[in-house]
Amino acid sequence: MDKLMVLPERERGVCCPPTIKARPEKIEQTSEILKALADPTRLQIALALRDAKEPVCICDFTATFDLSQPTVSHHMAKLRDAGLVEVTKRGIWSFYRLAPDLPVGTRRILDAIA
Amino acid sequence: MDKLMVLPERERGVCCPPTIKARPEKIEQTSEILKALADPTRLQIALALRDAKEPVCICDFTATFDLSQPTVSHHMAKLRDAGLVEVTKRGIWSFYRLAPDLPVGTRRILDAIA
DNA sequence: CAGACCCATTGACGAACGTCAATGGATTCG
DNA sequence: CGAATCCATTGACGTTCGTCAATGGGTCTG
Repeated sequence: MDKLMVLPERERGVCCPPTIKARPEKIEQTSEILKALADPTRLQIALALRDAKEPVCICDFTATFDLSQPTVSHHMAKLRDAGLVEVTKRGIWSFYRLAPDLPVGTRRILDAIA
Repeated sequence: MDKLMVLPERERGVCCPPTIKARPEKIEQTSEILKALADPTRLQIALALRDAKEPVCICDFTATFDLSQPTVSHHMAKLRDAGLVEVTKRGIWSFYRLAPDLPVGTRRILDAIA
């Protein structure tokens, strides 16, 4: 069964603009986060980092996905620019992890993803 | 202060592909949801519908955003194609609401957004 | 130093995106 | 019927995206 649906009565030529609650700046920022996650490769990377106990090496992701190394690097840069991810270099390797100071809202979105 | 970060010890030429837990099909599907929400206009529409008690008329959104009517219609089609939104027509108007049978995962993502 | 390894950046290309103007269908009102 | 309203679709245009090949810098090993 479906929930009872009540269609509002309307008058021709009269519209009722809904009140937008969120600040435009907040909307823009949230949309940036979603955009960063809205790619299958980046989504898998983000989820892998979310569930990882240690920072993960780029070379591991390069080995995982059927993508060239520059492409993986490119995706990492996107996640970095969105503030989702941080990098620490040691020797040859670059280790990535979720940004430890992730905003609460961002963290909630990440945790909501299966 | 920052959480103690332990970088793994690594051996040159040996990579450790992380195990990807989610099924590829699930990843693709989630990424489609995120893609549908990853636009400021569509994000505002989705949030407005999430918080609305009644289905909302397209003309109300057209009045709200500084966008042409076809553009709003186009965004609605994207939300429809993603399965996020349903439409009911009465007379002149098209009323949109969140899909009542929204998958749990999708619902969780929506609820996670401020 | 020379070579191997890891990674970021650049440039290029096709695909997808966001937007609008124009059009047309559907419905209602006079 | 004729005009007005609401909406979806189409076509077009510039922008952004995802990808790769090529390049270069940095670091370790022999």
